[in-house]
Amino acid sequence: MTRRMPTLTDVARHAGVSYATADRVVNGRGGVSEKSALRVRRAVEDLGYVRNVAAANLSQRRTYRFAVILPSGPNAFFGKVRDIISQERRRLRRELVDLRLETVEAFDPEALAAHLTGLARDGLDGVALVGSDHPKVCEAMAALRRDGLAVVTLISDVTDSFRDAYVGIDNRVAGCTAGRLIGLAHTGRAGRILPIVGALSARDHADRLGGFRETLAARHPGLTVLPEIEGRDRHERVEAQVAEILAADPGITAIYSAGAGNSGLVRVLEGRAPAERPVVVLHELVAHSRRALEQGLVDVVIDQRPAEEITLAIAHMRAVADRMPAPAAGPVVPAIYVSEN
Amino acid sequence: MTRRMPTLTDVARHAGVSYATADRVVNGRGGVSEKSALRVRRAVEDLGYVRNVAAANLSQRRTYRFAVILPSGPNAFFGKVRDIISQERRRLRRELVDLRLETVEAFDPEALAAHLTGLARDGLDGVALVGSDHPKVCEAMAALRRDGLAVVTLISDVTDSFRDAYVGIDNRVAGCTAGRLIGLAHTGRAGRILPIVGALSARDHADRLGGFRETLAARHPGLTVLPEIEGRDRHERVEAQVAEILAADPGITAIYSAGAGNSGLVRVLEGRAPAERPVVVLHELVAHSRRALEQGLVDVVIDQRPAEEITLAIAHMRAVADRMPAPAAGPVVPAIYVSEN
DNA sequence: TGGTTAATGAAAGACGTCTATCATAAACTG
DNA sequence: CAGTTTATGATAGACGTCTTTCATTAACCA
Repeated sequence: MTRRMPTLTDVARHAGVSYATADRVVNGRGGVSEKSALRVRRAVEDLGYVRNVAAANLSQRRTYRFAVILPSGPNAFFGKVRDIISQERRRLRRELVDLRLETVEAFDPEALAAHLTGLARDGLDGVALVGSDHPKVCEAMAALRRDGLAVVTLISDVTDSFRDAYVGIDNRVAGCTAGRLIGLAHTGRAGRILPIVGALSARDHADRLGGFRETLAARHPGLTVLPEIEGRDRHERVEAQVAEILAADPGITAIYSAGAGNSGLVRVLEGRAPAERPVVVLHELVAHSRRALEQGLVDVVIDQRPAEEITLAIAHMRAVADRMPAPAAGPVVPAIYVSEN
Repeated sequence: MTRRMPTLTDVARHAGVSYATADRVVNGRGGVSEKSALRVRRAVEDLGYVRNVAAANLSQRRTYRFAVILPSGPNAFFGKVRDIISQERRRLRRELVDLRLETVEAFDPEALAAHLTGLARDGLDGVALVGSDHPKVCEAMAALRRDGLAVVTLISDVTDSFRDAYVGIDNRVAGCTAGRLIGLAHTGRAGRILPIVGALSARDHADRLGGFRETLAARHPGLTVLPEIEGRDRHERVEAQVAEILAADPGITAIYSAGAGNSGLVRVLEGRAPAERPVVVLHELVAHSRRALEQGLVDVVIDQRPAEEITLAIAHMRAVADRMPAPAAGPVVPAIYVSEN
């Protein structure tokens, strides 16, 4: 019934070589004639051999050493990610995963690149970082991969060829979703919509805004989308700009915030009567956005579920370290929260 | 730096007993004096010993044998689940998981109970099934657990004490979310809303409808929620009833379908002009609901992501089989799809 | 032909757990 | 006190992989 999985000994026998030779081939140790190597590879194919990672790890008492690099600063979302990581540490340790958390200045690709280059490589197996399309960062990532490290982009992606996997939501689609929800809230009426981003130079923000605009233009031609605000993810800056624009343009019926710094936005909303509050959609469920949701200041929160992202990022780095195919799971699907969580 | 995890040998030494005795204690083989057992348990505590599951499985060449029991019939959602399972089979095998798929008549708790009781117990380690609160089913589940099997409810839950874990969305909250979205679509206008379920006797459907009604009553008092239709998840039945009601009551502005059989609903909608189509929210992304979404016949689909549920169910059954704490992940968060996926 | 190099085989020990067996010691029974 | 339980210790082998060492054989060059 449950037939035994083939072992490397089976492969060796089937190829007509010794265990040692088969081992040399599958672990690329060299010193094997092309003829033997070929026979071993064919035997692997024929038997459908996959190495038993558990046994391999056991034999070497292996531990996986991964680093996660996050932007520093008071950003509530990344604070939450940091919390998640420190909570997971224990559980991870018994799965042989040793996770290191490091930080670099936010919105500073040069610093990130420098950090990557200077990474203590002491036995590190993989790195997860918030992607940036800056050429220096890409080059640093490529260098890491050449050294055999797994490189996973988190939350914001880069060009495919520089990383092993991207773990995060499809930001364009998330923007589209926000657009549709705001469109839905305007069923049978017109409106003026204000978009907010942190910085258009951040790919995730730009993608969201792009999807948002596109959807509204295509499916809700009756709605006007105003030029976006760049809030640099700073709440005081967001607050000031939103307050100003809302005062100047009382006809605004909806706000979509694709970036962070939303506590500033919430403060502006707090000052307004419930009836004349615009429909608000924003990203990331953190302490203050959850409160705003419960108080009815905000209508929808699109959350990218950082806990799952961390888990997935680790799974990907592990797959690379194990020389195994990537885990099946596709892109992360964001959760949509309304006041009932 | 990365200090070694304590092994059972360490525990034995720390407790001042032999390896054999320590092993007898942690694996409950009996024949150990209470005094020694106590010392071993204390040593386990002190050192924070957790057995190395990989090594244990290796030593026994263990494979996990699980069964998933699904309702039979043409229901598109469960068809999708079946597809997912057969696709995952290969990947699972190399993780030592042998998954068996079985079916029983839908909406027939007696048949389910009988099936559970008659399950070939040959080395089965766990069972996942769509929960039912029927007393006979509960009794059968309890019997399985007494025999040491892991029992996981899928999609629809039962009373806590009869299962090891529930894997699925919080159906009440999903209903609330549907309510909020439909509420959002009525910003600034009144409306009449038609709810559809498969059967109120199915706990998941009842929960969804409850959350839905509650949210609309609490937060959108201006909207009228009509009495629900019971469609028994049969598309021809849903089609007939919806067509009839829509003809009799042209003032219906929204439909929430908490159950299956939605291809019937879609057929009714196809016959209507886009402008006078009600707002539609329904559950489960399958071939026909995806098409309806793309064609603009439906506004929102709430999907419980069956692929992730299967993965999680397996993780839970495995944790029980391994005598390990349950995986961290909380309840499954549904994905909300609009026409852009 | 002797000497070097390259390719291969054989085998042992480690990783941590489980199972099994056998020997010893201690605690009971009558 | 002999005889039986009961508790404990010691140890060996298996699981599949990795690493390492040593011996053997074949192929090459000068």
